[in-house]
Amino acid sequence: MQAGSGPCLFGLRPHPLSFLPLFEMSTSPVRVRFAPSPTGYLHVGGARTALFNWLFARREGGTLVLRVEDTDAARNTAAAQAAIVDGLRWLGIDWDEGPEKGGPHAPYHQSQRGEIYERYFQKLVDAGHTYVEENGAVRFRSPKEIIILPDKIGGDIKIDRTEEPDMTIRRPDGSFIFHFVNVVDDIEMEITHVIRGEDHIYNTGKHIELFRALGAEPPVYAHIPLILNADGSKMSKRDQGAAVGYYQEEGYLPEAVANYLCLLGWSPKDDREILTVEEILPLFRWENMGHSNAKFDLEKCGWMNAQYLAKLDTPSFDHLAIAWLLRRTEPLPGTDSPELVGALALIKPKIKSFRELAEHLPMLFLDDAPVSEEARGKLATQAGLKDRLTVLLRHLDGVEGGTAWTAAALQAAVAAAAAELGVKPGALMFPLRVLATGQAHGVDLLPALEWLGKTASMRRLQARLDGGQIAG
RNA sequence: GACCCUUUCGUCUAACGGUUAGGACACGACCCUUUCACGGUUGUAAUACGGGUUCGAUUCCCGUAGGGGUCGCCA
Repeated sequence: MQAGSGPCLFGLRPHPLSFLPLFEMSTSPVRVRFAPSPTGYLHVGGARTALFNWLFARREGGTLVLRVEDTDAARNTAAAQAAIVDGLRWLGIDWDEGPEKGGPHAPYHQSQRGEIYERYFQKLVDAGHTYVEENGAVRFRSPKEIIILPDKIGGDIKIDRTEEPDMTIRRPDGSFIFHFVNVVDDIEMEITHVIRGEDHIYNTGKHIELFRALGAEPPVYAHIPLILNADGSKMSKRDQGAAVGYYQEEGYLPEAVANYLCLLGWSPKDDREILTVEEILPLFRWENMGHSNAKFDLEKCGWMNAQYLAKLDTPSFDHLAIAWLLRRTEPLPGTDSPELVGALALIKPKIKSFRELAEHLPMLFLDDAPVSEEARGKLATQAGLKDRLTVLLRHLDGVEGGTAWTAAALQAAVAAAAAELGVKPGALMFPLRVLATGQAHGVDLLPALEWLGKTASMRRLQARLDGGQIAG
């Protein structure tokens, strides 16, 4: 292809899409893998690693393998594996070979690949690369060399193995160690590129020794910088947002989370931030990868989600919102109301994630939701408020019910009340909001009252006014 | 501690060796608005420090400091 430099001579230019490897979708030599160990939840760092592998595989028309590294029988759980698979799927990551999918290199659980490891282990033993400890553990005799790792992201990285002790590759109980099985599987599964976290750089020295001892060419490596907590420490399960499950539960859109994750350690090199995977794909190149760790900013991730939510069309939003509501073990008010869709239309432009439905629905559907501290506090200083609100309610009550009860009519009533009281209409709106919802923040107020209808609105407004919950 | 990687606004990041160092989140102000928001405009805010190389350094080199990673019979 033209490598995108310089203007093209139109007559000589190939078709704009001619560089796409359409016909070699399945014959691309590129094979990458994501290899989680099912000992816990799917970490955002792991999710990003998976995403980058996926992006690279798709961009190259290659193959993504999902391999479950479950050699530590004591720590593996089925629940963890389910959570990881579920999280990947949720993010839109699909694999070509692996669990639930099969493939030419099955099985894809290391716990089921014992025979293969045994075979490779024997090769190592026969070639004299190993020795046995007194307790039965087997170690690999390191050549003790300085290894230069040609990393796609970090450049040439020096790894001094001359002083390192020999690594154990097999425990006394016969089970194999991570380094060994990882390398054997990468050989067996014909992995061409290893894209993983920077925390593996030193392991790579060990791995390269193993590849060489087994007579195999090491893959191309790309070590990506890590994702850190807001305070600069390693993200742990205690940190909010560290697990992909958090975003599923909070009602984030996977596209938004994936987009945000891509921006940690990768950049389109221009000012764009909201990018679909289709837009990211052609720009996913090593030159566009960052070299330093990134701190995770949940606030910005939330902002991005709000952007995606806002772009959703109404049917999609309703569908997803309702799905989220139905997943809850504790139903929210209005969940099975026929008025729900109307409420969702009011709420849609206001929320960052579906989780916030839990704040909006009660104030829309409950007549007696308690008045919040904040709302009460903001009204406390307003003398004579109750009298003014009485006047306001009188005007509102003057509006016809039924189809005449519209936001526009209500606005006129508020204006009339304001005129009578000699105040600006705006001055009445906040107290009215508190009367209607008990909250200081929320959806567009007058449309909300229209949605509620006259009977319910007046009942609620009058009750809160009489209840004396606001402005004593 | 040793070794490796890394360092641009608080955070994520952009800038063929020549820019008033740009964008986004967050924060402040103003505008819009009947309220809460959205949005628009705008403001505060960065090249870690010290040496080189160069006419010229955020950019290349060295050192120092900070940060992160690794140093398992975990993965």
